[in-house]
Amino acid sequence: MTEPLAPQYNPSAIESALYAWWEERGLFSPDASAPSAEARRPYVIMMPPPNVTAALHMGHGLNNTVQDVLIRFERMRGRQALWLPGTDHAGIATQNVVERLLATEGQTRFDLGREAFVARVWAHVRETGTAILSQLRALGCSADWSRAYFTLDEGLSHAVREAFVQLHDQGLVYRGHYIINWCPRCLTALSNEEAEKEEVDGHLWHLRYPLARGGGHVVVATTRPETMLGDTAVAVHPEDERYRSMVGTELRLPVVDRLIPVVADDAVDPAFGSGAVKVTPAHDPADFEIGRRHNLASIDIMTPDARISLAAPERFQGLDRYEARRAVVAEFEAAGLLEKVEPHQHAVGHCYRCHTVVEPRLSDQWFVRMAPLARPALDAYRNGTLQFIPERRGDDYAAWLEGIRDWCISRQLWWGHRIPVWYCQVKECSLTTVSRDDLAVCPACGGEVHQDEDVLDTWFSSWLVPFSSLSWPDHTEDLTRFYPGHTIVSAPEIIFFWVSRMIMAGFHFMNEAPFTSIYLHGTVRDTQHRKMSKSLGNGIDPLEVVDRYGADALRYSLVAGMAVGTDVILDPGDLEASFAPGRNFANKLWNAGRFILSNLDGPVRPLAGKHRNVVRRDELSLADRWIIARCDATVREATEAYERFRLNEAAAAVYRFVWSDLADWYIEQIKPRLYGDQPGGDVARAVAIQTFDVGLRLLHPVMPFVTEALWRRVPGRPEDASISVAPWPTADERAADPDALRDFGLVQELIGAIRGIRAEYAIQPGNSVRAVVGAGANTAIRDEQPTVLRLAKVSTLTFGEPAERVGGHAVLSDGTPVFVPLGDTIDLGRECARLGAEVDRLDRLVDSQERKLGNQQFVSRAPAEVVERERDKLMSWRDQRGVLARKREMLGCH
RNA sequence: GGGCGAAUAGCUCAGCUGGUUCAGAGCGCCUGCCUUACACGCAGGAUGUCGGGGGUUCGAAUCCCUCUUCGCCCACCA
Repeated sequence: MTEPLAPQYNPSAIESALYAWWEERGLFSPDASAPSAEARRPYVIMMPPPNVTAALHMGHGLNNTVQDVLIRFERMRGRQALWLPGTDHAGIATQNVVERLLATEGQTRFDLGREAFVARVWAHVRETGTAILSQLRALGCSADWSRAYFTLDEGLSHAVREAFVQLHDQGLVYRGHYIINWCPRCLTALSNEEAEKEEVDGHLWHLRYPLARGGGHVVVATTRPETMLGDTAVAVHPEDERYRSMVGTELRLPVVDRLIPVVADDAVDPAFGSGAVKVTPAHDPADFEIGRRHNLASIDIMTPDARISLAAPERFQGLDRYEARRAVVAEFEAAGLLEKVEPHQHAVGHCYRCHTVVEPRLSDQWFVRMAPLARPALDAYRNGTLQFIPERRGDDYAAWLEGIRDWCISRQLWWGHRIPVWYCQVKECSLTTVSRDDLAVCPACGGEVHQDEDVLDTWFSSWLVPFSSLSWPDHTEDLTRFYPGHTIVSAPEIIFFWVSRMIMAGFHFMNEAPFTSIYLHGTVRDTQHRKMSKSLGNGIDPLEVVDRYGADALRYSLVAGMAVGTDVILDPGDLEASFAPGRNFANKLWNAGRFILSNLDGPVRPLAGKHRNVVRRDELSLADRWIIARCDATVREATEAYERFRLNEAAAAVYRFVWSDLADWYIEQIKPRLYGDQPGGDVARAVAIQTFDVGLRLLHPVMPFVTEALWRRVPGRPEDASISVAPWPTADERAADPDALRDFGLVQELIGAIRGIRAEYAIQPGNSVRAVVGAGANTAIRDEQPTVLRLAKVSTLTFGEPAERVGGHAVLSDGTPVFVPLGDTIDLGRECARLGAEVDRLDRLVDSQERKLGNQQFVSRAPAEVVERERDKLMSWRDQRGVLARKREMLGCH
């Protein structure tokens, strides 16, 4: 730790070593049995488990950065902090990945058979399974890898079975014959949430169905003409006069030549189309209900891969659904039964994994009855137990719960948790057994049993994670200590898949919500506001960014570019533009630290506490007091911002403090003291290192690596101390120092005024000027002369009336005149114009201010405090204007 | 069809409870500087009808209405 620090911060040289050191020390693995002194419960975040085949993308980067900032913040605040990571077996997604791999070998999963295929998937995920967790380490994520789980682990499988059996015993899991969303490519059922509705431009075909007794027809409209092959009725509204006489009669279904009844049903909207609806119970959920009410037959005209089945006329059999659509329409047209075709926009479900258009399909599936589970989850929201950030997301949550439908949990896949249900193969017995343990024989008759072929929806294991990852149903110390957690960090599109369901499972199985704060961040998009995605090729690889700019730069850029609930826009074509600010800031910290550390000599005097060598208040210069006050204000601002999940504001507050205040002003101003030109070097060192230390700690949640690297080098630190468990800075009433803020502000103004004049008249940087300020100048300016001399490149600063008149003039906000003599070199016209513009600006301010204060309404209605402030402003502007106007007269400007 | 959000500098965005950051930050741009922490830097500078229109108010980027344009979520009118 004593090697000299390079002038340029090189993240890749230190990040991985620091991370390894953190992990070795177990800093992120809280001990469930350790006595916890603090009254508050531990702070727990469940990491959204990435898919086992996933590679880190920017969405993970954002999601996990937010979580890491929060967990590091709370850890430093002294709470036991557990961030529990895991990976998800991701049923469909993973099965698809491996199927694609097989396809490159010219094979399908059916060639391998179930057992060999599952073995193949296991082999694959054993390779890819923890890759993403290592990638998260590169981001600096302080998760507890020792507790990492996989949703197909033995423990979690145990929990899944327990949950299934309990729900079944409570009558909340049932098997039923219903219309579900079916993906004809993945060959499985999907839940409603997994069928993504998308607006598509389609058509509305108006078809004529002739009356069976002859003499006319009924027109029905459909967006899927091919389904007419399975029609078993036409429905009309019972009150619809147009069709009243027809109800109970029969129509001759064209193409298939079948007689179907006209039925009356309330579900029909008489105002839409012709007011008559074709009814296909096997292929439409609404039609299915109508069919049930009227005892209609269901004719399944499609195979699992969405081809026309044997139930349809032979000439259609085997046709793809879209080919069949064309063929059906063609026959209607040929028969003169196609009334018209209209363009029609409607929402069509797409498989969320392969984007194939889903087909409503009638089949036997397992469902969870959701209404009873939703009730406590909804109550918790209404009574304020759950806090959504941003708040409006709570409305989405509540609306979804209010309209909740039963959850189809069976999937016709091979990769996942097999449904724990066994069917007795003995005809006379045929017992169905739901069991926690594998069944060898029928418990009733001892006959052969066969396990349900299907697996469970991936999300059925995910929704248990807040307690299954802590060994539930076993009552371990982990479960007792770390359930419930506090915050979940997710993307809005995951609310229904995961967040709401975890809350429901939490209430149902644990009697308590698994977390109370729900932080929903935005989406990472490119500059055209398109979601970053592999298919669009507009993604940014977070690891490449880490490689080039460091994890801290990546994290800072993500955090700084994101207000609560807004998207993060990054430019894939210009990484520099997106990540340079973070890189630059890391480098700034590095160099500020380098400077401060290299100037320390000997022990640092403490700023507070009962020490013999404590820095006394009367030893502090104005600048010392000022930076201490700014530091204190920053502690308040940043802490509050973190608490309110306003991470961008926390980052901005520390950025301002470190860069603008500490580096640009304080460090520059104490240089003479450090170099021995001025007394008080020991105080300056003490103030610099201790305020810098506070800055490092405030920033550590966002930029863990560079802050750790610097913090560890502060002399007197124990070898094994880590900033990640250093105490969070506390604000101190006594440090708030409004006088220092005001007075040093004037010094800054003075320096700015002189610099402005120097720049205006192109004074060579090497040349010093003289400066004269009004005799009545704030005493702070006298006291801080060395600062002014140095930072404004002034050789002498005098007080009183200047002997000369020609030069640059300015005025401070308290009315103090400033004069920089520039001799004959100055262009008088230029100075007159410069001052004139300034006087004009003040004129306008004074004018509007006078109008405001002349307004009786304002004076009487606005709070006295506000009026007082406005009066002060007016006086100050008048003073400034007066001073400058006199200068103009003196110079003979017109 | 219902609900929600956004529009502020060339770009990406802050601006919370109307008046103490009130018109801001970073990037980019212009000028001058390799000043012994940092050129990934320092100093100075330019750039805005706060999307349009109405309203409430003593006072509006901020609250209300409306229009326009984008975006998101939900939805069994076939």
